[in-house]
Amino acid sequence: MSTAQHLRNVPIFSDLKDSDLEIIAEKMISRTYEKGQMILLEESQGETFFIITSGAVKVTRLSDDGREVILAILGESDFFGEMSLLDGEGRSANIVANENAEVLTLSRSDFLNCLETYPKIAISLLEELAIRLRKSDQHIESLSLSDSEHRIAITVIRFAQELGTIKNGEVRIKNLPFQQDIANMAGTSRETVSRTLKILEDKKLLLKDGKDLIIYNFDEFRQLFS
Amino acid sequence: MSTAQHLRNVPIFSDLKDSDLEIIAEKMISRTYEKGQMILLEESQGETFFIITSGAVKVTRLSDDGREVILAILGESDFFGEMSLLDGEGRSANIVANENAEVLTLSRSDFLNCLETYPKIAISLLEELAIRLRKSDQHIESLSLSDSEHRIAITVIRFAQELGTIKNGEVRIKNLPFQQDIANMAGTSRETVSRTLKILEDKKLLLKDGKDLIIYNFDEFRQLFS
DNA sequence: TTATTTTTGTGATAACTATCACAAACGTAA
DNA sequence: TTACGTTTGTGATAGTTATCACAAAAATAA
Repeated sequence: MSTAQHLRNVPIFSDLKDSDLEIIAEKMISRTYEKGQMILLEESQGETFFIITSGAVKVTRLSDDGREVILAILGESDFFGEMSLLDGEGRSANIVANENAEVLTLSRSDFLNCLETYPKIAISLLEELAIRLRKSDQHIESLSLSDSEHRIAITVIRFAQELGTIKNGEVRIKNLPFQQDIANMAGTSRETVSRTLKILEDKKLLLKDGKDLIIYNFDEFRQLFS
Repeated sequence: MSTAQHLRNVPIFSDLKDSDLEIIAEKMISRTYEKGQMILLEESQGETFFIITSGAVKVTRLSDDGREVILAILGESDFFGEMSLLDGEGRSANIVANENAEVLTLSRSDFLNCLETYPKIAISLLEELAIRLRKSDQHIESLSLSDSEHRIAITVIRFAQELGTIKNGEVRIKNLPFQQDIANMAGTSRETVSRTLKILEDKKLLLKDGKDLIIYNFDEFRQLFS
């Protein structure tokens, strides 16, 4: 796929004309990262905007004692790096390639120019940030008042929405992340994730199939936990 | 103070010329709410943008069984209501007047017009949303990996930053919110807040002075807990 | 294949904190 | 002032979940 074609799939660019997409595409540089490789470090200055064209990355924060909190897992045609470009603060999170990943990058000045030149991008970006803020709020709510079973179930729902494929009411999450990653998103321990997934399986709400996870009735499941 | 003068204090409008401010000001309607009054309900459609000119409001989510999670407490010249205007989803949170409050409102169409007419507003708004997202991320981190003492301390730091006044290194939070509200932000119980504040007082880190709370050495305090 | 590393499953235990219950302190209105 | 409602302080208890410690299973490398 050409760079411009990749851009067409990214929500914030989807309103643009082909000719404009190509102008932007020319300014972008493609990079690849191997699984586990650090893409961005928390302390560094934010000078680049990234769009994922393949693979997946995780957005994390690290505590002093090395524990990791996963804020999100992003996949194809998601983007990141815009926050520190916008508010001028340093990075607020680390980005690590969760699988081999390919990204397109745009420099700070080109990104800001885009916003000025195409107000539609700014408005689309506002929409996207509003959606992310909404998700954050839900995440905060879930961490604040749910027990670990609910938090884990809600994390599974997030994965289903981002990585899952639906087939008549049944969602399959291909390549479910490791229990440790689920724990770091749900704010619980790896062992509790293991135990809880088994409980949910016993309750016939889901099924582990190798590296995949199947939710029999997604609507019911969602209603049960959110 | 005139409506336009209020707007000048709001970050997202501060770049505009006086003449533009007045055009916007004319479209705004002033409203007042009494302490405890509900300003916005979670289920309702979002059709209005609000700016606080005096008083304070709390942004909350309610669980089925009635427990409240406080996402933020907003004060003078903060704004809210933009999220559902932007992404078209329904309200994601309730807004309740935490003290008697006075607000300016702008209708959905006037707000969106503003964004189109003054791209600078859109960019300022992007900055503001980026800042909020950053705070949410910190909130999530704190809920995920801190014990209740840390979560409560971090909540106190948030209040200090939003409501506090500094005098040579010492921060005074006038009118500290109720323990129940602190608990609902920190994701813990009211009793634990009571006990923990006493522990922090015993450690000579802070002092309760009537309805105020004083942090002796804010830098040290912050370093200790974040 | 076998060996090695990574990931998962599961019991036992300890630590933390929510909850309940009630008294004390405080604020406010009559 | 008194009286009443609200907010705070504090003990006792129970429930949840983190942590530790391994074993089993799975994935990956040699």
